Amino acid sequence: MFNEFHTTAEELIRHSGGRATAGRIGILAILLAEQQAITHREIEQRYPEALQLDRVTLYRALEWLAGKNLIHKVTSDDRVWRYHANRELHSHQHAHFKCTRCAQMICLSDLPIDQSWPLPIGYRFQEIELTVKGLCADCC
Amino acid sequence: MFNEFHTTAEELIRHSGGRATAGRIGILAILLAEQQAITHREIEQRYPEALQLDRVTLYRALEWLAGKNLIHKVTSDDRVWRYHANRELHSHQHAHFKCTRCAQMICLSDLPIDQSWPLPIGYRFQEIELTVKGLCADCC
DNA sequence: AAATAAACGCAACAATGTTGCAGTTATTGT
DNA sequence: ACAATAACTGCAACATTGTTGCGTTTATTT
Ligand SMILES: [Mn+2]
Ligand SMILES: [Mn+2]
Ligand SMILES: [Zn+2]
Ligand SMILES: [Zn+2]
Repeated sequence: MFNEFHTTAEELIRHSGGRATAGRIGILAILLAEQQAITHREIEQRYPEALQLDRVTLYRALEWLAGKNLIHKVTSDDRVWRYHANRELHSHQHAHFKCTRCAQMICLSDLPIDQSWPLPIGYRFQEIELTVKGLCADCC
Repeated sequence: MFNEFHTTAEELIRHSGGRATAGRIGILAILLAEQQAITHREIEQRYPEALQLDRVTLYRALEWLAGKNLIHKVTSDDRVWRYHANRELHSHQHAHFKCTRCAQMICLSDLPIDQSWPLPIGYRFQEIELTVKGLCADCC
């Protein structure tokens, strides 16, 4: 469980000025190793049983990592947050794809969408949230 | 509580080939009277206390109405479904706006977005879900 | 090694939605 | 108008996801 991702994770966390605890490092390492956005539950399953990690601690660590911009969380129609490591390659604003069959969720390319979406008078734009739904390659 | 919306609601329900129960009619009337998409809780509050309506029945009625395409439900980052009557004027695919301060949610115009979003090889497009976030006129 | 703020683990709670089942009711046919 | 019946309802119990309070532990600094 001590691979390249662990090392990177620890570096990133220390660089963010927070305590480098086993939980945070392990969690971020899991997210760095994953290409999809995964749920709290899925992170729990990937986390080695030997080292135990309370679910509340996991929730709090994810919140902390998101606050430090090391990960981002994605909303979904199944009422479950999914988390994904922030990579250089995708900007803050990007679309996501969700498979309607297996629920896998991946990040798509940056949003080529005009930031000034036509809103009613008096409304102020902040951000766009876009999810494309369909079938993934496995489920097609 | 017997206004124009009630009459319309009952007609729509009968036309859909389901039982015209007090609950369904009342619920649809509430949604027809509303311009925003509102939550289960908000519908409950608007429903006259005198006529009582169980929360489970409300959930089931909403599911039924959505299945009959008389209303649509919208996902949100607060893990709460919001419901809105289907009007002729907006197509099946349209964007929504959600105020990040008061959580009000309105329907925006039809999606001028290319239905063929660039997906990885082997992926199949089904639909797009787009929410613009910002401040509504009241909260600006 | 000691001091200390930060993080953790546990238990209890909250919010939203679902399921099973017995009882009720809207509709249909007579 | 009345009876038959499938559709609908109400209740209780449950499931899932996430949050809060608080006493204990730990990573970091001195
Ligand atoms: Mn992403
Ligand atoms: Mn809408
Ligand atoms: Zn899939
Ligand atoms: Zn607002």
